[in-house]
Amino acid sequence: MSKNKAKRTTLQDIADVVGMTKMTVSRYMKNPNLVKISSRIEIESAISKLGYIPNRAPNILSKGKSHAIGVLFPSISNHVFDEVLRGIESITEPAGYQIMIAHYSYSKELEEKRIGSLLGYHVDGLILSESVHTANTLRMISSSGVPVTEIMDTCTPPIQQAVGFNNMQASQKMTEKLIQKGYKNIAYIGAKGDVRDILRQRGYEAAITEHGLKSLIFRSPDVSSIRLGSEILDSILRVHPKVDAAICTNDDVAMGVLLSCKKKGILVPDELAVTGMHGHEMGQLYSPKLASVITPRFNIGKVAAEQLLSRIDGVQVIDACIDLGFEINDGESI
Amino acid sequence: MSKNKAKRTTLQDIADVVGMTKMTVSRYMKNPNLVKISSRIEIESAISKLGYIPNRAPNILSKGKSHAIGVLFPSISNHVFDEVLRGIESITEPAGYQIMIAHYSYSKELEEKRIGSLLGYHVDGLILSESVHTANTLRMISSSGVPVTEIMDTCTPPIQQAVGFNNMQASQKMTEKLIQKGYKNIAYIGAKGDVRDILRQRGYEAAITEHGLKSLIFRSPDVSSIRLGSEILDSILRVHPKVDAAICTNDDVAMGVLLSCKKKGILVPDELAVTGMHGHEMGQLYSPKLASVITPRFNIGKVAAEQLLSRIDGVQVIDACIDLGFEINDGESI
DNA sequence: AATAATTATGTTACTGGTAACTTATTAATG
DNA sequence: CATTAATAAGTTACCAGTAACATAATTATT
Repeated sequence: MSKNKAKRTTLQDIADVVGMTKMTVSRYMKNPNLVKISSRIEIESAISKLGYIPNRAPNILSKGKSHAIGVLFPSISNHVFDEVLRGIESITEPAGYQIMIAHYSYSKELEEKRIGSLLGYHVDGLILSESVHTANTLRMISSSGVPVTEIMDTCTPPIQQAVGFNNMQASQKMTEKLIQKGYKNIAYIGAKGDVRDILRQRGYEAAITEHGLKSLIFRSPDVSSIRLGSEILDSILRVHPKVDAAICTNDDVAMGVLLSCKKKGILVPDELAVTGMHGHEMGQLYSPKLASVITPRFNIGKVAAEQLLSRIDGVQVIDACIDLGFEINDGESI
Repeated sequence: MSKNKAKRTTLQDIADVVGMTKMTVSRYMKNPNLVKISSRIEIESAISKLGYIPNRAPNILSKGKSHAIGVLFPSISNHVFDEVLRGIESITEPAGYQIMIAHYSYSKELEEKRIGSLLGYHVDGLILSESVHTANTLRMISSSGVPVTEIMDTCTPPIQQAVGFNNMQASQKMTEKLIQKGYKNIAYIGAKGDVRDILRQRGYEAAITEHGLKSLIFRSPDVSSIRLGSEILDSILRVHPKVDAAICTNDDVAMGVLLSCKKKGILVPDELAVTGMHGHEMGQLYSPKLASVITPRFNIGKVAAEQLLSRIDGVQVIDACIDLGFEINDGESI
């Protein structure tokens, strides 16, 4: 009953058992065809007896390559990123890359910390969900020489490359749609979050200003959630009882507003129009179906990963900014 | 304009600049007080000039410790795990441990692959969300000697330690509550997923059998989602038009059922009672408020991480099974 | 059978941080 | 001032793979 101080099986341990050098065993691991069939069988059985787990550390140390990609999300509770991750993995999985997910609660400082940590593990590339970073983050990225792809937005000039859609334009189009439909007192509801929220607000403002309307902006210091949306409606109606439409920064907030409307007996869209962003399942199945900007989330992840992997392989950046577009779904809430 | 072939700054590079050995620089990194003040200043300025990123690989190689914890979730789109992750991080973050999240789409084989990969990076501990694993997974865990904590359920004997609640009991209690309220044709709705779903079904069956009722079980081969819940209700009503209550494996499915009821004009709970599991925001804000089992998700993550870290530090397992309980919230849907 | 070609295996060196030890320098004490 | 104590910095070795090269064993070819 020895303490489990027994260190992990190494190639040398296997080599000792079969009376070869670890180099032969190493070859067997990479490509069994490089080893004589009789040796192959011996090595095989030794491995299954000792239970070898490949150790990536030596290679990371000597080659500086980990075959891992760092993926940073602001929050894993934001449903937007499920699909993005699936898109990323549709590429990295068959390519044999391991994904390291980290999240930073919408804090640039935490993002910096996470990136530092991931670089310490020698990730071969980074996918970031943000387009604004600390000076130190930029320095680390540049000095590490690691390829970086920023996802979600295409408005800000990227560090190296960005894949996403135009958040400002999406919001502007949605606002214009409401204006065309005759809404006059359109509010924008933002939350604590990322630059994208601010960009969406700008799009809203651009449309509002262009049509000579008055902008009504409500921003919460809290992270977006259904609860936030349901709670903020009260204060909006208190300040501006005449509001007839609410453009929400995302579907969570919009759903909160919808639920709150139902409780208060406010008719949607007759008394209040509501719009969201991203086209999540919940809003699409709710009645009235939530008007939302349908975004190419899976594709954003897929294209970002494709680009990143090809750059890891040394291909130069061709399109610094890849815009995958968006689509507006009217639903029944406007 | 040299190619970015320039390899990363090492402690030796810094040492060369300031004319010391890398050992002194290493000491400075760990504890600047071990270095003379004048040297400290030189090193500091050299670092800020060269931009050093600590490299974890040498330590992982020589000490076999990475200061990283592997966390496996079946799916990152399952909202249950947001809170669990927050709980985990509330402990690992201040302790200076990096989290590596991986997910396996409810596949035991993918779980095995992910665990192998994480062990290749020498994670110091693992948090698993499942209680059934492949034989190879168990072998890898045992031969790696890494501490493992399984979370969410306490019904199955753990590999080493489990932290969670009793899924079977939770579902049984909920079913009994419905029986007490007079429901007679209670259906169970399951989805593709984990053992926990099966355990919940067993709890349901236990209660149903005990009270001499007939069990009506509907299982989908698809992963649980709001859409699944909204689609499955049709087929249930077709087969069993007299169903008066639906116990759903989780809140997503339950929400789908609720939305579908609304569209069909089925009154909840008068014509159909609906229950979920976990007490998510959405169901709690919906009207009628969804009856659900409120589970200690944050605490599960917190306690699991506490236990794991103390075991990494060599403390022996005291409670192999830590049951954190649950609470039933009646809501307005039963 | 002798030589060339192929296949199989061994040797050496390297990666970068740090524990453990030794040596050098400075400060403290009788 | 000499000796001891404390502080600062240097030396060496190690971790586990594998690239690059060297050597040995086997097979093919003339």
